[in-house]
Amino acid sequence: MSSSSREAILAAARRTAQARGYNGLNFRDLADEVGIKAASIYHHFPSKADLGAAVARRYWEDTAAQLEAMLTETHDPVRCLRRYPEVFRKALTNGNRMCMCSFMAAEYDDLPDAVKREVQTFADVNVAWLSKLLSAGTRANARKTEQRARAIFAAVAGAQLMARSRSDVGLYDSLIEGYRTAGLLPA
Amino acid sequence: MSSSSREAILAAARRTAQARGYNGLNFRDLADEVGIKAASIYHHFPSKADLGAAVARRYWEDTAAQLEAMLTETHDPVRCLRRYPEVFRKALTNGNRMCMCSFMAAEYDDLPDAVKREVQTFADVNVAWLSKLLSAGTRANARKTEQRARAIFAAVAGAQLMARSRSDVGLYDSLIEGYRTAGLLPA
DNA sequence: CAACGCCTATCTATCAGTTGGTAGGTAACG
DNA sequence: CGTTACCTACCAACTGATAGATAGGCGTTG
Repeated sequence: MSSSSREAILAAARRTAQARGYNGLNFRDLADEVGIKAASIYHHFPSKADLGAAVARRYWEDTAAQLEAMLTETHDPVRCLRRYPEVFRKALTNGNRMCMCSFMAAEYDDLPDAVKREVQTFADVNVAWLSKLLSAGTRANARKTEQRARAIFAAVAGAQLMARSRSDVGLYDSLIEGYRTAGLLPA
Repeated sequence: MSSSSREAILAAARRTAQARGYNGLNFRDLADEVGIKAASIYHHFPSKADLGAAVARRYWEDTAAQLEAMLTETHDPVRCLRRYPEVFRKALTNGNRMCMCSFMAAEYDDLPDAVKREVQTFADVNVAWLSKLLSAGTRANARKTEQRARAIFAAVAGAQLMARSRSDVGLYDSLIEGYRTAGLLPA
């Protein structure tokens, strides 16, 4: 089939990148997982940088869709905001993985420019969604709202990172609860 | 001199690990930076895993000393707590680097066990210090105090990670300000 | 004192494994 | 015939690691 291999490569690369980052991606293991030969990947992606950028782009597109779905499903902005940490929780319960773009933020120095751009877009997407929710109903200072949105995004990413280093989803839940108690997230 | 090479290796490895992680460490570049040959590193460290563990251990030891120094310098617990983000800020102003143990938390799956242990100890050291400050004066629930300490640590690490991905210390400052506004950190 | 053995610190040379990437061929399909 | 999708075979660069040599310093012993 025309694009099933391409999609399979993207899916496998995503899984790997969420566990071992951009540097952890390699063509041989990727090809094995998909069931083709390493050289065949070049038929779908001209270079590792292009593959990385495509994977990161698809990642934020999927996340954006997921967030929008959550919004249509849970109309109340506050309830929706409360559910936000669920998105990052999933990666942990899926083999102690983490947000691909958090990993790549760490790998920043080694990232091709095209990948860097997608990683930043992931953050933008999250912050924009959070800002929308935070400003819903109240007409608060736009700058302050975005600051809050960014703080929530960064804090949740940090919680995921710490929980991963202990392979402990319970720690993640406790950290999120701590954010609620402190007032960063709605209780 | 007996240990000057060993110390130079540790220092260079630390700088690299804060920018490119454990996987970003390699014996040739490290040796070049120190001014010796790659094979000579094996005289001081039996393997890369041992080197990594030694670097991470030294890292949390230094951080612990730095935090203790801050405590004797700034007696007031609240003022001291307010200054905590300075520690993570330094890495960003030092060539857009980041906390070595945050990077290694991302690399968790690829880390030798000995390195994993040191990474976790780094978090323990930070949380213990924060807990001490948070409980000073008030006799609050110990569990709640530690939960708050962990939340602060994770949030600050997340802020550093996000700021790094934009090479923007100003963003870090803004995120910390956001944490203060939200009530996670003392204003 | 001098010869000797030994330790420390470093070197050269090399290895096997892995990496991203390339050249060029093959087979199916419309 | 041309396009798509894949293959085999290969390469240069880089990786952690090892073997074995060298040179200087230090203490012991004849």
